[in-house]
Amino acid sequence: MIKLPPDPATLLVFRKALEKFVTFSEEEWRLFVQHVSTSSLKKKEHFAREGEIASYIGFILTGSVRYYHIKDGEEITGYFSFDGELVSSYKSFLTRQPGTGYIQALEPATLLLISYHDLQNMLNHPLLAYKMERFGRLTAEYYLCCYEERISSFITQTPEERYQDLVSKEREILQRVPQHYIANFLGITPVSLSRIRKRLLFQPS
Amino acid sequence: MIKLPPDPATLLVFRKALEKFVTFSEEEWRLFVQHVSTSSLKKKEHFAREGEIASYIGFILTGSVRYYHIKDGEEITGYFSFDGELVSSYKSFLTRQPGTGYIQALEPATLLLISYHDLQNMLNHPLLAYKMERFGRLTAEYYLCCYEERISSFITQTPEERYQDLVSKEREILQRVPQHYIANFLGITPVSLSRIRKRLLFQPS
DNA sequence: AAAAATCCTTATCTTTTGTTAACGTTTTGA
DNA sequence: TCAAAACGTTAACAAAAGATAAGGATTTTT
Repeated sequence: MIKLPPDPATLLVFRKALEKFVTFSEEEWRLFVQHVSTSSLKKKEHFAREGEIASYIGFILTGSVRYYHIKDGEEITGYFSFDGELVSSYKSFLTRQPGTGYIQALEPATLLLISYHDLQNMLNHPLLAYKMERFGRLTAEYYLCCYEERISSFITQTPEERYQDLVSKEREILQRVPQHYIANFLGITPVSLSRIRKRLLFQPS
Repeated sequence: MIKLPPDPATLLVFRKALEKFVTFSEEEWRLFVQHVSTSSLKKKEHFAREGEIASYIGFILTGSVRYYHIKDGEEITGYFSFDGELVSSYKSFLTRQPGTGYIQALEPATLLLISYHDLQNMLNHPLLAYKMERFGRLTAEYYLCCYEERISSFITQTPEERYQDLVSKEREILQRVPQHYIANFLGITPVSLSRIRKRLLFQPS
């Protein structure tokens, strides 16, 4: 993982994306970008590993990553993130405890990074503190809502229904992610997903 | 649901509990408590209903609540919260969209409430804004970590393993919550949970 | 370009879970 | 206090998912 200062074009993309949460003034943005660096990941390169404390939160400019755990020697994929989204071993990053899972590039990826210490510095900087707290709040609330939906789906839906939702609402995941990872993501085995797909071919709801 | 101004003793409990997230100065607390009211729920009384926009976030002083959805006419329990925890249809509260589930008192409950509009007022109040943004950020981050663990458990563990975790780590839930709700919470049917319990009786790991 | 690894499907068999229903027990509410 | 409702267990059967292995297609690596 290489770290470089970002160029103006990529920073503009980042600024646009963050407007989903907060809008920075020119002055604030000038201070903010001093803490941003770029990085890239080759396919299968790791962004986070079990046992490590996450030092960075990333913004995916291009490419994608997958989150996975290892259980009984087997990789189990829990999630994916694509360009335009944030990536981090959040719990580890936030609590400063060793992470319990891995994050790996699914496709070659370019990232913008902010380190934990830089983020703390911004949260303590008189001219940035308020806006950064707000940014942090809205970001966490946004992902909280996503997680809430995800948990609901595990409790109220069958694996087959979860797959159908994926087909109708998140086709991009299906197109960019190998099927055995999607199976884990749905909470089932690849073999079981293959059977569900076959069933749906002959009774497409 | 009745709303009353809170008495000093309960406010002190609240203040202690919130110190997990932020510490208010005397001045800040004085302003803060002006926006807090009390309420109580009889057993089975609803705090939130499907289709309603959540107007309040609550802090549970005593008692407990359960979160549930209705699917095909059946109640499916997704979560519980106990005294000392926050309660809200978060997504609805945060996004101002109709909620998709119900929240009901599992035991008779007393709550402290903050309305959405009062919270917005505090977020806009010059002397409170910063502290409230911080409070919101840390709260959301805290629950984000909880949700992350919960999702992991659905992907990496069998229902039986999830039940064993509950036995070893969250015995309080087992003691205060009827078993058929716990079954839903684990993502299985009550019959299946009964079978798992029987299995574990004869092979207690 | 050849060899190796990965991926998806399919088949078989086992295990688990879901479904429905019945039964006593406990709790609730009139 | 008494009837009704709710609760946990168990049984029997059906449906679904897990485990394992094999085969062919695709991709990756060397």
